[in-house]
Amino acid sequence: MTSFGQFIREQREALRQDDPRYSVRQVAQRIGVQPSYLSKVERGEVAPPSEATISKLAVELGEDNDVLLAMAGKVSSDLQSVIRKRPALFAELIREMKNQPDHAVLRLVREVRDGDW
Amino acid sequence: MTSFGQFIREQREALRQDDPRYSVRQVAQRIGVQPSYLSKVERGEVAPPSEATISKLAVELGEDNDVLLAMAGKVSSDLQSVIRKRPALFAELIREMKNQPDHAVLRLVREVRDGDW
DNA sequence: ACTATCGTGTACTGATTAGTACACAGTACA
DNA sequence: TGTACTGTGTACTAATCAGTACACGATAGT
Repeated sequence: MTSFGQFIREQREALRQDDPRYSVRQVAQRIGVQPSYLSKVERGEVAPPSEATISKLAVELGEDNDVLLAMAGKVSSDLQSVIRKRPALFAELIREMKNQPDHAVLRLVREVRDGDW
Repeated sequence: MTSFGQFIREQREALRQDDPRYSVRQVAQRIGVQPSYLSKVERGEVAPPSEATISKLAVELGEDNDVLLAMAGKVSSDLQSVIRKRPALFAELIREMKNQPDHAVLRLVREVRDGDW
């Protein structure tokens, strides 16, 4: 079970191999937090940051925002707002898809996207 | 735009027509909060309650939990945990379905449920 | 008429969230 | 050899969340 902090640290240090601009200090500065705070986050000494800060980290490290948020125990607020607009419908959809394998869900997405169903 | 509090009050008072057990006091007691607090919630004097309290209210008033949570600006934590387990997949699914009309989404749910697709 | 129940006003509260500010010792490199 | 940058420890904080506790005057049922 690799935690949020661990994952961030690994990604950042990987990027640092070929670019010294990925130090704790410089990344912290670019995403707008104190270096000591980012350090604590990476070591899991404090809980994961807010959604806004995680999103900046995702951009900075080139990671998927939804995946990073999930690791932090969160769901992006724009997905939540989609659900909140039609709660009964999306609750049913999600509970149904919960038990479907990835490929089945993906097939549905593609069919809908291509409109040929 | 009927707010969470307003809606709760209307539902409760409707039930009260034929059952005096649906007073602010007695409902508050059954769901485990102070009557003054429920009163404030219904009048919108304070923010909507926690997810746990909303769920008890839903049971008490015979309303849909997901709908009530949505009115309170929340998404149920069990839906969130479904998403968090496969964040990339469900993010894609939800963003795709966002622009589909209700009947289209419902059709998909039925097809998957019946397994004939 | 009385008393049990009603809704609500006022004043607090403990826990959690999401960080900041600053100092310090270690390291790299020019 | 020094100076610029590194990661991290310590101490604090403002804001928000989710309510409680108690009192009050109004109202309804018998």
